Amino acid sequence: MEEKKNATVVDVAEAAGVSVATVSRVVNGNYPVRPATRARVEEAIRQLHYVPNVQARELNTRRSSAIGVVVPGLYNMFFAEVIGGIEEGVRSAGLSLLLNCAQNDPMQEMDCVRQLVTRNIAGLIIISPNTKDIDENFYSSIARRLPLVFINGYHRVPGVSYVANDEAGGTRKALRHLYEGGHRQILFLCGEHSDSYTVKEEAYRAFCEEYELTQRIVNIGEGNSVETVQAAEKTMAEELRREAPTAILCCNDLMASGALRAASGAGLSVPEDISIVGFDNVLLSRLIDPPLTTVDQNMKKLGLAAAHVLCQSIQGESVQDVELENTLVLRKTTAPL
Amino acid sequence: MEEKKNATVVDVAEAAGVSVATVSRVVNGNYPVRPATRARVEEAIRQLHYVPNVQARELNTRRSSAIGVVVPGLYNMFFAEVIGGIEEGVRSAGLSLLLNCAQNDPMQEMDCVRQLVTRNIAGLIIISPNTKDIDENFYSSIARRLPLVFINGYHRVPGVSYVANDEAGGTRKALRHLYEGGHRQILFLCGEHSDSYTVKEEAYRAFCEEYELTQRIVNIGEGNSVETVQAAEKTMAEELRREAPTAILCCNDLMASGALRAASGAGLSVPEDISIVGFDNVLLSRLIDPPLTTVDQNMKKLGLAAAHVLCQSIQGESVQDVELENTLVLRKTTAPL
DNA sequence: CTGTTAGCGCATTCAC
DNA sequence: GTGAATGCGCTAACAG
Repeated sequence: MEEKKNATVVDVAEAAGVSVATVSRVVNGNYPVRPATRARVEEAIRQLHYVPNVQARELNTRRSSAIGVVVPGLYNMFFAEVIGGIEEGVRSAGLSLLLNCAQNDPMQEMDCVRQLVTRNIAGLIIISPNTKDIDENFYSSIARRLPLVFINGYHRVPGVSYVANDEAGGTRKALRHLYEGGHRQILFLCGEHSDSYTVKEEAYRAFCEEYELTQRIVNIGEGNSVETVQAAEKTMAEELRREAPTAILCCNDLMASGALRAASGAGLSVPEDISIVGFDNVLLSRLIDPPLTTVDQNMKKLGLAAAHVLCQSIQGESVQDVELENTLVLRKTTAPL
Repeated sequence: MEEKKNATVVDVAEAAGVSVATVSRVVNGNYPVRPATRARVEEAIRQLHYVPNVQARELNTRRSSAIGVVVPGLYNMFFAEVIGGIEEGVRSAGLSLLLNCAQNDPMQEMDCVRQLVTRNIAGLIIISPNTKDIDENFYSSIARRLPLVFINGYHRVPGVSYVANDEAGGTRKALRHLYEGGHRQILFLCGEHSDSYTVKEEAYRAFCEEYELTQRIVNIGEGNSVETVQAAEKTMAEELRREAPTAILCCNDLMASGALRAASGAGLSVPEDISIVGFDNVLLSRLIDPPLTTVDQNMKKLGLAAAHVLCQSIQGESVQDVELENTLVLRKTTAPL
């Protein structure tokens, strides 16, 4: 690999017969420059394939044009779709996106954040932060350094902005739908290491108490990995053998897909024998058979909103938290008893 | 937001009563420092919450610790899974990952690359580059500036490293499987704007000529978007109405999923009336009904390999292209005639 | 082992 | 409008 040293402002200045200051001015277009000289500089830039050095510029201006995004993993399309929204919003604002995957591990989540902060990013978005398993002060100290946005995060941390779905509300909608269909034995299927599960679980408990239903909560462990569907299927197969409920509410569509398979495996037909509701409304939910009744989580909107809030916050503007409504998407996995 | 000016080496040096050089040395651990002074410096770092400024360091060393990844989009899990592999490989090497989505658009693909190059990245990975629609010289001029790796790219560009599946081989395996099952009317379902489709199409044409089969190629347009499944379903519905083949080979699992739905919609049962083969082996392919026979594309391996090749290349080591074998995963959507 | 110093490439005063 | 000079925070010689 040949060491083609990149051209600098100095080279351009020499080639154009002007000073470095002038080059800087035409590059940034923030000060008046005589058209003739501007043309000369632009020509020199083209000749030399000059590309401004971001590190130097950012060192000088003490700004950064990159933001960080930390995500538990990419095996659940939920995250991919949210990232898609963030990327779109952020790139159109001229910022770049540094992506880190925490592999569903709170410790790695912290590592990712630290690595990102070291990179001197302008702001940070955490998708489904695992604040339960992370030291209280960790995120608040981060938020003191730079704008921080949580997507679907529930543990309130001072200085952090929140962009979220009303997941508790979504949970209630799903439960009410089942309840109105006559279901009284509703199993709640969740995973570990995500505040989202906790929020939904609390909504489930509250609903059960209000309507005097027996609570039955099953945890499959990791809820966003490659093995999630299998794990959900295996766990639910055992549960169904023990005693089948009339309905299952799942914390995401991956789990729901597993539950669906477990039901088929147990000889139960969906929705005749048992109803199943998912959460997220990822592409998958439309494609499995029967298509899944699920709670839509506005992934794209979530990403765009988070990008918007972060950009505002970076520009020093005051921002407001945003809460989107979850809507129940009725498909073919639920029916009245 | 309060302007807490970050501590610098100078601050740390003062606090610890040493020189900036010493601070730099304990931070980087590349020169011997007396334990006692090291302790003092580390204490000062902790007190001041000192975090080294990456821009300054990279400006000075003329290195960069970020790499870029350009991907057509995130709606096809293929890309998400490849990115997962890259992220893992790259982060363990201490590098950060800048992600850009080209929205399945060659022009945006070029824009993304330009934006990334401006950021002075250490290297660049392009997943499924759209070299057909991009100026010949574009990528070769990029490759002159920095290490460039194509994942599943087929247009040879000097200076670029290649990490790819043998997709032509995979296509042949799939076709042979169908042929041996007695299929003679095999429809080829592809999309546009991806060299991957072209490679597979050529393999299909060659196979058909060799075995004297009638060629039937259907293009659904965009093959990696949210609407891909629908588009495939719609297009195939029309095709099936016209004349049903005995088998369909699809360029990815999304299309295959759409084809499957079209078949059901047309009253054809799979695999009894018609066989369908996908490509990629994304999670989805296992979850739809019936589970899809497909060609595995080693997404995780692909990502890890690309990260490895890029890291080597960045360190100035010579690298070799890698080609992984596609394997046919037999599930329930194919059967002998 | 440790301190002093000279840039890295650029934006920005301040003169002219 | 334009040029000269300064410093952003850090690393890497070079001296001691």
